[in-house]
Amino acid sequence: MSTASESPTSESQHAFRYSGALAQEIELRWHDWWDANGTFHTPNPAGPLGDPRVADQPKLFVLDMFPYPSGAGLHMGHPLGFTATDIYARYHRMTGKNVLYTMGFDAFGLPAEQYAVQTGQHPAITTDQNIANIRTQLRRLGLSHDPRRSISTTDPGYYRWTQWIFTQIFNSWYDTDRTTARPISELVQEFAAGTRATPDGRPWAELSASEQADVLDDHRLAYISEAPVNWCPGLGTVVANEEVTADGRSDRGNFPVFKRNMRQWMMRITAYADRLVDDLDLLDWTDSIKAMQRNWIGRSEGARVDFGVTTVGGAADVITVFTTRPDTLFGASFMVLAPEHPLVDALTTPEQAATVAEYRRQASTKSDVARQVEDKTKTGVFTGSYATNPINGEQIPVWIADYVLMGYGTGAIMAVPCGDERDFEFARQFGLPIPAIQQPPASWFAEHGIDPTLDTAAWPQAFVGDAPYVNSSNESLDVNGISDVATGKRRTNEWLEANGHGQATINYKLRDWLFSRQRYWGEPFPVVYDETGHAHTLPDELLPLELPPTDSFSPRTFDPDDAMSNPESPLDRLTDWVRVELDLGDGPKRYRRDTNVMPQWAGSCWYELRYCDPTNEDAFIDPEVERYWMGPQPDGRTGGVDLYVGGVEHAVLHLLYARFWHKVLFDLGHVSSPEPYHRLFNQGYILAAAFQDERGMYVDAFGVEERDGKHFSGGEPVTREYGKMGKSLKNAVAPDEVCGEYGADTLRLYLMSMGPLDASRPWESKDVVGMLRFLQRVWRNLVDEDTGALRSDLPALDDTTDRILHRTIDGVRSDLEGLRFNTAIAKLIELNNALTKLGGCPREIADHLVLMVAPFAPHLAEELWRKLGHDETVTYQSFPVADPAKLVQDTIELPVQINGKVRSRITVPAAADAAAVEAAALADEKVQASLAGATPKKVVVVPGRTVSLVV
RNA sequence: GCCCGAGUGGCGGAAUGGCAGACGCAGCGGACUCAAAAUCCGCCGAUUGAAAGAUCGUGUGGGUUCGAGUCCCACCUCGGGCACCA
Repeated sequence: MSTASESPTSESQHAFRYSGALAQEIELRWHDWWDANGTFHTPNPAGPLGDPRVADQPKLFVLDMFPYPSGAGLHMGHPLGFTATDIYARYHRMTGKNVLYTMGFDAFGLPAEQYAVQTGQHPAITTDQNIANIRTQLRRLGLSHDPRRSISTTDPGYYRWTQWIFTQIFNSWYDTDRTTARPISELVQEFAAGTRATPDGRPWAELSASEQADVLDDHRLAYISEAPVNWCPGLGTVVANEEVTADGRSDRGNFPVFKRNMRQWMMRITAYADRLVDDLDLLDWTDSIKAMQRNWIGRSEGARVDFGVTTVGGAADVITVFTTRPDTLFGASFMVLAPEHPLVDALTTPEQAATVAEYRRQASTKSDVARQVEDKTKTGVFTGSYATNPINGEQIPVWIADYVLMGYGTGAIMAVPCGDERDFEFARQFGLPIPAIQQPPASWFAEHGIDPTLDTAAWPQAFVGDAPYVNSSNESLDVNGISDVATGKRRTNEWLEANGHGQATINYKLRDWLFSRQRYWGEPFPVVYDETGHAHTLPDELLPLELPPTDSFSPRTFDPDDAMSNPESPLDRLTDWVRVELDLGDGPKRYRRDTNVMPQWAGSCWYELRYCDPTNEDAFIDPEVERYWMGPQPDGRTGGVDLYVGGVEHAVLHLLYARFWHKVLFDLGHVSSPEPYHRLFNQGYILAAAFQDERGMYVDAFGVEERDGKHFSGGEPVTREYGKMGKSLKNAVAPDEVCGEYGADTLRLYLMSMGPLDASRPWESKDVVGMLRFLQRVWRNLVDEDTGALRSDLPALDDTTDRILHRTIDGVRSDLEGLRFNTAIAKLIELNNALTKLGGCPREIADHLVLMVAPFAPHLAEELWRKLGHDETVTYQSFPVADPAKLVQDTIELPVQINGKVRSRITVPAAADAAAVEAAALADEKVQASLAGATPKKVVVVPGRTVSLVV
């Protein structure tokens, strides 16, 4: 009779071999135990989850980016980040930290609503189902979340506070003098007291109630504006700048987006532009993420300059431009306005009217993107009018061209063709003058193969950089000869301000945040409008304003290309809900509700705060709890989450919005740290091989065969590429499948061992078994595979093994501190391989081994911990500490280099001084042979490292 | 075009300026077995050599250094972000 063959994953002849099946059995058992014992409940310093014992315990807040509960469940990218944070959290529990670690769901948003529209099932139902499903999957991974702190943004108990924060933002204004947000009531006081002038100078009391409301609305951090917004007919809603891709489409759904003037809610994030840039310096984030945020905010320092013009009607007016190069004002030889600039009509002469009208018509039919992408050949037309260059009085022509964008700066530029490549091209295209105002260095001319000249007709392109100014003086300003741009700018700015022609200023690419969506599945705005159309926020006692139930939750969507369609929010249809009678302090009156909902980003702007105090019904967070988990730290860190792990795709969306909200809450005194996320770590993507057939269609990656390095699917040749694992590339491996075959502990180990956390890495199913084998060996080194009991034949501890143990403890600790999980695992494997060679794990160090494995493979560790005779969970055991005495070696082997090549190795006492090491090296046989009698000219001894001889 | 980041065996990857390739996968050899699987032991960059060894080797070309995968300069390739931003 033949015996069944055995693979590492399958059941074996050994009843207690650590197979996938046994792992599974162990893991499910421990999930129940952890739940039943509340193992991961984390106490607060106060409140319902409070426990006075935590007061003197150091805290650690570990956070994963808020997952969206997709109907497809978890993909492999989730366990990658989640395992990393779980290991970190578990490790730090073992170092005595009080660790806050949980997970909730960012459950509002378009996908749930789109799914609901397809199926006709209310999004609340599908959302709840999806969350339940994902909770099951998370549990399967053995993540040590405090389940009491899990929240969903769609829970009225949560969005009650999202709405409350909105009212805080609405009822605030930004004081640019104090650079802080303040309650709007203080602005009213300043206006009323006359310490702050009203916009038109009239005393505050003389303004009508409606005029007062208008003034306040102009200051609020959340405000309604009629402005160009991104209208996406295919989604039936407007979207934020950050949600529009580089090719002008919605990042959700990939529909065309059009610029339209619409009345929408905005958040005055631009007020915080400076602080959002400057405070990046406080954060432990990667340079690349910081660079992306700086780039998006796009701070540029320059000046506003006024150019006088006379309109066709004869009136005097000014064109204000923004420039980063005020120093080049002497070289401004024409001006260019955006086609939409409000002064274009007034400046267009009758002769040019038809040309200008035609150009503007063409420009208006092109989207922003088409204007930028189509081709870079400059187009434009002359208005017929001239402006006066304030610095030299010259009359310069005013053109319009679509390379000038209305959305940036003032929508008008001064063109300095000799110093700006775009202006240079435009001038060449239309034969406009290019006066030289800098003397480029000889090297610049040499580079372009021409002789030095100030005749720009010979120049192939504009010169940008530091070089002495020429032709740059008037009666009261002379920058000629100055050769650095910084000084030139400073001098010119001083002149502009002294003569009233402009002033130094800072401009940003960042726009205010478009905050309303014409959808159903989001937080309703806690806002009503009175009969004059002014907005009022609902008082606290009327929160939450719950999303009204309806079967008609689908927004009206349009032909994706129908730019002129208009949004219709689903809430508009609920007239009984929209019309409401309320007493807001001045007697019952009729009001109209706001029918927009907030964007999905709202709920994720503050969720980490709610994790701290999830059950608080009196406040969004208790101040004492907030200070404990989020406050500034004794070591000087400014506070916030201690470790935040997630994908890089949120670099300018969530991370910018959340920082903004947090700063408003900070300014208003609701939180104690200026930043929400102190240390940010961006995980890489899980990639996987994907295969395309000859038509370019993706084929199921799991049906592909490899023969002689070529790949075939159903006999047909296919081409291989690597891409982000997912449904669209037909190459997704579900975490559940891997747990089922190998167990969660093996999956966790594999994900962590693939490489550094921040690198993207290709998934290789065949490699997973390596980590099962490792765990299997750990098990076998302690457990009798036939009885399941602790082995009775464990070897005695020897000195060598003891030293390896302590070296491993030391290395694993420092690797975990640095999030180097891959090398930590390698060190554990080395230790375990040494134990295997020894014939098992000596009982004296078994506890150490199990405790070190615990953060990585917690289920296996719990099981072994029991077998070692302990009753408690491993969770709060102390992580082993290396004995420094066992880290030092008695003797060490050093390489000896001769002229940079390793020629020999010598063994010397670890404590040997340089002279002794040198003597030992020179005495070495091979060294002597290599030297062949020569005397080294130089000897470099690096203690503990190397000996280097130079002959 | 501009700004980040990365290029190391067949593959994933490791290496405070100091012995390149830890650890895992794959492969090769051996032990055990009637046999296979599993397990355990060993080998595993290239060229050369019977072997000891020698020479070369971290995208390319220069440089700094006693010594460079690591630092500097230039370039090439790939990935990410921004892109007529005045």
